[in-house]
Amino acid sequence: MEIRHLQALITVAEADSFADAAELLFITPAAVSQQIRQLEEELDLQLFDRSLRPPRLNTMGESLLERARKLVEEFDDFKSTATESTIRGRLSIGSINGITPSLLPETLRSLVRRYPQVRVRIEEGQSQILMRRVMRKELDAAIVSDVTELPESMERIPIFSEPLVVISDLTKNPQSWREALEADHFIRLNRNAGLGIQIDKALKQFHLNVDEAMELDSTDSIVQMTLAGLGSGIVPMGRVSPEVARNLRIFPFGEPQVHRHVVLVQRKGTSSSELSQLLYQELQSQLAERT
Amino acid sequence: MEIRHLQALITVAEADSFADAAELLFITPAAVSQQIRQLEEELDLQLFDRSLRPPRLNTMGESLLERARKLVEEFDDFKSTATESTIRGRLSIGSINGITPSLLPETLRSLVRRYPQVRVRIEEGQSQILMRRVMRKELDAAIVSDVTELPESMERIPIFSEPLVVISDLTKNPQSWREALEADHFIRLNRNAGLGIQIDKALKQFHLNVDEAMELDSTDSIVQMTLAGLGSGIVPMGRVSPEVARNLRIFPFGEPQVHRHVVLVQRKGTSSSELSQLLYQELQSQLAERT
DNA sequence: TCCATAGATTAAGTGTAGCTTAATCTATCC
DNA sequence: GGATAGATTAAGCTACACTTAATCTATGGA
Repeated sequence: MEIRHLQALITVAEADSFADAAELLFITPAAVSQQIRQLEEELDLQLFDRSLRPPRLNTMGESLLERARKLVEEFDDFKSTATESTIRGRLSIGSINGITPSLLPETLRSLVRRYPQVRVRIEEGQSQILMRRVMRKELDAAIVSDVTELPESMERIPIFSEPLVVISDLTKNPQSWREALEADHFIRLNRNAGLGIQIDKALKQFHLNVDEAMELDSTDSIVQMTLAGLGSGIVPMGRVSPEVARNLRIFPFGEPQVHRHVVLVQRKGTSSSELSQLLYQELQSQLAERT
Repeated sequence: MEIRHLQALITVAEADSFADAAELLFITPAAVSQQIRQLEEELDLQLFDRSLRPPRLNTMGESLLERARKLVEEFDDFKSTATESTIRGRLSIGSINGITPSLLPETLRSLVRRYPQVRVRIEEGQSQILMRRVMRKELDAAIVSDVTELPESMERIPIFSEPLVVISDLTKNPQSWREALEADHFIRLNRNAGLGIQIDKALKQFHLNVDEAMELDSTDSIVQMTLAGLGSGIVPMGRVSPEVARNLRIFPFGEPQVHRHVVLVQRKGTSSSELSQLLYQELQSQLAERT
């Protein structure tokens, strides 16, 4: 049994359902169910009345809930105060693979130059996992792609949006984005990357029949594969440099064109929210410079 | 970061060294080092003065230690009181694979018959892992094989000992246990099972040169393999039934003969120690009946 | 009363975290 | 100035947390 189990209990209690709690925690309902079961097994007592369909906390559960809340709160306190007592201003941020090298280095450099007492740690990963870590207070904020629905307790600040494009190599000669996608093999982005999910949805929405030939982890590799003539793909416009663009056929993806939205996500009322505010400003001025 | 990390911190502080803490926690020094490093990384502060050889807690570490202690204590409280508030008398015990089916069913049956309010949960596994779980208060006690050195905070109660024997099949005709082992392939027990380690040590001590042909997880499978003529092995006497014994050559292992000791292990001053006391008594009377 | 649906559970599969092993490094002690 | 004990690091492996997919079970509507 670990803190995570108590957090699950608390979240389920607040969400009034396993499914909703799962969404809040950025895991699947099955995972929540398992965590609660483990908790019940280790304590050897029923916490929920399973005869009701969204299982409801029973008396035992209610009474434990209070104590669990207190414990988790103290635990969180421990983490935050331990950190803040030393270095004033410390920021752990997550960032999805791909945009880190293009966006963050300059931003952080100027942030640190302007506020030398601020220390930053970056962690890369996939949107969903980063979100989970923000929720668990393991990160202060995360730069993620296109979170469809955000729990009440979190907020999102848009950073930038870029259009998605269909790319295919010069040997083919499609007349439209549809044809480019349907007439060739399709090179798709990993289906558990945020952007990969978004593209999936869009494809369904447009009723496209694609022949999935490959599944890759990064947009850059998709560009490379397309260049090599192995199929067509969908990537954010920004990922295609001008030189590369000359060797590809490029169509806007979707009608109207689909965009990926890169946002900064954080918990509401984070104690370090002033800091992520600074980060956000820095990001903005950084982006302004580029255009 | 989870409770486990704070437990590591506390243990290191108490043991005054990573290595000793590792022993107390039943994990390797490397694992302790990693846990502490993770803690330091997540909090982003140094907790130890690494310029000293057994690294010593620095001021920061000292001050956190207090809070960590409090937190872990409350966490443990949560577990134990949550449990005890409902069913008076609950016992979670671990038991090494192999002896569970032979020893526990009868014992627990009569224990429960005598004290119907007592509830028992059994968990199987390897000695080392069970020990770890006892240490982490995830189990009240464990029936394990031959723990060489036990930390100060735990105690051991012998249950029974049985001699180890060398077995080989009837087609061979060795004149001694040495010959039985050295002239044939050797079928060894998994090297991370408690008994496997003990046998290893004994082999070294006797300067035996064996030709390890197989590594198996259970003593029963070793007996089966030997019957099939695939090599010789070392098993506890009790694992060889009379019928099977007729089809094997059996020698006492070692001079003097090596014994495996099965013991009940628990933390000192466990609140449920009265319960494991009951269990122990039951085990004893059970064993008495058998002889 | 029965079916349809939403939501929880379970079993099986997968990936990653956490541990181990082995090699390397570094204080302390003789 | 080695030699040793103990910590760290890297690589490998195992166990576990989470996912996926299938199943089960309350509730709400016809």
